[in-house]
Amino acid sequence: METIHPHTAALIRKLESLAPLAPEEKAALLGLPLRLKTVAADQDIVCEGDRPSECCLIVEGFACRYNLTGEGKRQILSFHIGGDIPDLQSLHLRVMDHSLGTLVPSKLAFIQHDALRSFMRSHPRLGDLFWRDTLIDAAVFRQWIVGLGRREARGRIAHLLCELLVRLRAAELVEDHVFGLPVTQAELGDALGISTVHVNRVLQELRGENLISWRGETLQVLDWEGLKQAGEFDPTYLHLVKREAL
Amino acid sequence: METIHPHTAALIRKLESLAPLAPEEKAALLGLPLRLKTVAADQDIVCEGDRPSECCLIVEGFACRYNLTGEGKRQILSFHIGGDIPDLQSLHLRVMDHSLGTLVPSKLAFIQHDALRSFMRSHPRLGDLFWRDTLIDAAVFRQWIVGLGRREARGRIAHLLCELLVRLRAAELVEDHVFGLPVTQAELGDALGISTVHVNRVLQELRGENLISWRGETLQVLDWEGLKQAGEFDPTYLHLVKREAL
DNA sequence: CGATACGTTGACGGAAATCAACCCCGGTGG
DNA sequence: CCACCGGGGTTGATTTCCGTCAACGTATCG
Repeated sequence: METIHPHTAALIRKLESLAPLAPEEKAALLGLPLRLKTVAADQDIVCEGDRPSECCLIVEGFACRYNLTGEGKRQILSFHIGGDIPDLQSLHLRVMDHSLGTLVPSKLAFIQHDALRSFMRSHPRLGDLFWRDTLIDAAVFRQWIVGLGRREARGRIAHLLCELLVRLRAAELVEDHVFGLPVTQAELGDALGISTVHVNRVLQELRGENLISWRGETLQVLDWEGLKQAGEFDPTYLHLVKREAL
Repeated sequence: METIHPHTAALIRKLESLAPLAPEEKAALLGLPLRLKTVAADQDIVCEGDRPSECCLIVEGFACRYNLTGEGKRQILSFHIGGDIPDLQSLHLRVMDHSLGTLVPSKLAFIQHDALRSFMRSHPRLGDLFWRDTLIDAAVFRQWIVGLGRREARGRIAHLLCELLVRLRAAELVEDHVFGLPVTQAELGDALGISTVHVNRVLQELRGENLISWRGETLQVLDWEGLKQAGEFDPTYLHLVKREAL
């Protein structure tokens, strides 16, 4: 098993969207020991109740964190893309209080907690940056709460699409307001606390207003200003350094 | 202005609920330079858009974080009690993406970011513990999302009451399943995405089933098992070390 | 003693859940 | 080759949880 990989490229890009990186910091990141793995769609990476000893970096793909309730309903807590480390919190919280799974076939890279800890000791500035990343994670949760508590279906969907566009653009996965959204309407509903049927109706509404078009797995934002307005979207909470074209 | 205070007692108790502390660590915490302040009820401590240079430790009182939407609706994001540092995230996120305000007259203690940063450099284990605290914060957000997305009013209220009971017990503010809850029904509604009217009805339901009694600012949990069941409450997500009597 | 904040109650309406079809499409296998 | 199947999307009918409106009770306070 190799221990040095170029697969940290996505991670470096992600971290650079949060703060500028010095060349030696990027070099250090390239030295992180990774265990690579390719997984199919709809596979659990970590499960609620697990006590993982490593974190999962998404190199390529699409994943989500979720919780299951008593009646078998699923609540999706967040979506994750290349460069994200969705279970970074496991470094300091022994037990997983939710699960993490893929939505499409994905390339993952696992980093041992020990390796991460000693890495952050030798690079405290990057340690702080990882902390910052988990704090932004929490900020996204807060916005999600606002949506679930105070916005109706239309606003929730619009807001989520705005958020994904901005995050995917930071990951350089958006071309001309078009991006791949490999998510079913049922999954959208599980994320936004809306039934599949209603998700469908609202999407048709948004399409009818020419705010978006969504064919297959390709989503195009036709009216960025209109969509932002529909979702009351303000990207401040994502705390990105590059704020152009928001 | 004094620089050494015994007002860190609440903080120490809080941190001890997350991980055991060594005597020298407690001593170090007592040396944190604090700026004390007493504020009335319903006062903002920090506002959305601010760029604070200090964090706020709640010594005594009750506070909440909240967001206002376009139509002036308020979404409360979390409740905070003695020992909490609700805006710890401002250490690494320059701009506040939400506001923080008191619910009752409270004693606050402000700690300069610089002081906190240098403190954590000299006490890395405590630095990690602060990080852990913000991660638990995020875990609480996740549970709120599950509640807002997947539980109906009854379950949301029950879950919130369970959470408050457990957290207040960790802060040694619960005696015999009785605690002070200085929150109006309107505020409960703003926290749970429910209208005041409906909060009222559900509370009557819970009282009618003899799960709780709530007179004035005193809440008594009459049927702990029943309330936990009503809210599908599992305290794992709070990641407390003392897990007795949950 | 009004004023104000909070709690309570009833009537009505609406956003969205649920139930139940049905369509379309790609895969698979007899 | 085509029948069958399953997942995802679409649509309509019906139900329900909860919001809104509006009124009234109650307690605290200057």
